[in-house]
Amino acid sequence: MIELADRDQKVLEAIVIDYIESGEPVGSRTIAKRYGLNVSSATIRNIMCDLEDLGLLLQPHASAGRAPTEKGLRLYIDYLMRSKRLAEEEKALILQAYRDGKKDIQELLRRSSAILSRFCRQAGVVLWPRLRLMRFRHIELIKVRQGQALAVLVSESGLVHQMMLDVDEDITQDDLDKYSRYINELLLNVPLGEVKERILSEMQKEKVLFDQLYVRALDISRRFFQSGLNDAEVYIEGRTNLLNSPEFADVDRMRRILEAFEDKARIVKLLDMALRPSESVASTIILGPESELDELQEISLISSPYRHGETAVGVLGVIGPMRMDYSRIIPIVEFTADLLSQLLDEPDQI
Amino acid sequence: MIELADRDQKVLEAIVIDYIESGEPVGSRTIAKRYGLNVSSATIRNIMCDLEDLGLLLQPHASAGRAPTEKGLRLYIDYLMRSKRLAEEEKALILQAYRDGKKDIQELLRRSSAILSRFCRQAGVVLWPRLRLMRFRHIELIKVRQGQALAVLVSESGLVHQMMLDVDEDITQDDLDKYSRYINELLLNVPLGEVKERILSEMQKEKVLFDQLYVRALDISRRFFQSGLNDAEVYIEGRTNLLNSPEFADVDRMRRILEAFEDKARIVKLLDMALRPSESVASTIILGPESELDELQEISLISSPYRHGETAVGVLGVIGPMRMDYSRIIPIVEFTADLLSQLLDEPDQI
DNA sequence: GTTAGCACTCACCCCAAAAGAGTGCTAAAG
DNA sequence: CTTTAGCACTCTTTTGGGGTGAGTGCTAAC
Repeated sequence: MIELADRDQKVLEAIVIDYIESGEPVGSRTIAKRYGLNVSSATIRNIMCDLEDLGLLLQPHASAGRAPTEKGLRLYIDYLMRSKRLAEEEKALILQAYRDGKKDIQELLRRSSAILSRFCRQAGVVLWPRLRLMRFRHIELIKVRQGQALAVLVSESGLVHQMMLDVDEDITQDDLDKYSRYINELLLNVPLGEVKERILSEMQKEKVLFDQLYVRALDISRRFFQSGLNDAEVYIEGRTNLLNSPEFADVDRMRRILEAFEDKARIVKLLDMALRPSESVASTIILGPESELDELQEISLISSPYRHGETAVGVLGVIGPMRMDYSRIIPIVEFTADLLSQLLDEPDQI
Repeated sequence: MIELADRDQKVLEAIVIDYIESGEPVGSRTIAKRYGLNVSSATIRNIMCDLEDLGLLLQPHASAGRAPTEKGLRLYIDYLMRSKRLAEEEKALILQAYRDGKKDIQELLRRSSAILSRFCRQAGVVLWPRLRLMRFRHIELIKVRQGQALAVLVSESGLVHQMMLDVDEDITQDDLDKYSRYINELLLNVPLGEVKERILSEMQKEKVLFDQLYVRALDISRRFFQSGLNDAEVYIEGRTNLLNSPEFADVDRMRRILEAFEDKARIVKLLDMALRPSESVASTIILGPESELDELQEISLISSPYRHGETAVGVLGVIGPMRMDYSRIIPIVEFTADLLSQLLDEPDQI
């Protein structure tokens, strides 16, 4: 990374802080006056010029102040920023928001997203737990009509997932009950990611090979687990908070952003990027251009993985303009991720 | 309703049609030239003046043309408009959109909403079927942890509904299995709206009164059905289509509208209004001010109930600006409602 | 009852001028 | 060699006025 003289760092920091607050390019006088550096504006100007040469600042036009570039923001976030401590009252408020209301997992996830959006005043996002990281708890096969059955899967943590399956015309509910009893026993507590192999290996066994019931049961569940575990759901609440940022006051830009949100697959992709490297890290920040998704150039994600047991199973966070109050939002996101993790494990402790 | 002379009707109709197309107040010359009424613009002006006195038209400012008021639109919709027939190719396209993809009900509902938004170029909305109008099919009780169980309800049509329940600490999964077996037998095919009474009457019975198992099972299910059936879910797709309407080009107005969408409860309320009178009617149109919801003043809903069996169980539609091409959208909404009804009953016919 | 004609009203566009913010450069001071 | 004051310059934003065009209301004639 770029090495900066102490004073240059201070200037960059001041510019970023001011820019985050005001949303407008910052002039040299402002910095000189307000950030106690004890140098004249002319000196600041010289430094600014250097920082611009390094690609950390940008001048929208010749007679404007400077705004940080993505690179400048990145440097600030990685090396200069000090996260604020989250106020105890704020913690209490968040806790309270979790306490009242229903407790099933889906609702918990949605509520997390609402909480994030409310406390950070941006859009809150929560990616469903990766099903493949959860453990099998129960499957129920219900005949809905001739040739079609509904499969309802419940994970050990209480997550419900459903899917319609084509089955043979002559299968009865009784058959399905037998199938599910067998499967439930076979797969209890198996991580859903390993279910497929378990089924395949079971299919090799003697006792199975010649028993219609086993064969059919395994076939159905194989089809279920083949296609059922892929779709990732994501909850997005508080999109309209984005409308409050002056940088999106322009209708056209606004539309582009909101359209990006309509297509959840894109947001999933973004959150996926955040989940991957995060096993060990408390939070990941992706600035627009880093995402390499054209439609998300102008926004940024602050995210944190949440765990079930020991493993990070999903990710939640906040989406907003690149200009966000990172030092305030990061602790909120991390705290929320921690809370959600606890709630998944032992909801009564909260 | 107001009685209008034949020619006056024609003028009103022309104004509405032109306004719907252009989005701008219409002048007298335009009407005289383009709509073959064979009178001069001065005559049109006189008529316009009369219509304005009746509260059917409105002049945004002294030197502008006239736009229809809500009252004018209403009159047009109720008495003057002739719905276009839906082109066969368009029908085929909609059908196709239903054909490919998954088939579970939730997905079907969401897809309906997406289809509506795509073909009408507005926001598509689908209200979940009223659970109380569906029939009981299956319930599964799954112990998730000490003192808490997940109840998963499946309706006869394959709709899945879940809820977390507090249960006694000492209850085992075995107990829960017994409970659900009993409940499943008791309630099979009972309309969910009548389940509560059924449970209460069952509780009176001799054989039940003195059997812990029955008592506990009924107690659990009573609690489930008490609070579980109320929440109405709604799918809204294609909100960003609203951004294309020039009437929402203003950022502030836009924000207000989108904020109204964030709070789903409000949309549910709106759709509920449309569901009530609709048993016999093919479609209901609610213009903004008629909704009496402050935040929805500027938008309007075109909706149609969908059925399961004989009863209207839910409602779907399109939300857009008051200025919509009603004659085109109404048939699309009705067609989609019909299709969804068929899909709920016998998906293979499609 | 209908129409032509005319004066009048606004909204909108365009342009020029003024104001303001902030820079880069230079020369002098430390 | 670094820092600073001073100044000319650049570019955006705001303001205001004149011109244009769409559309009306009213009146008088048909």
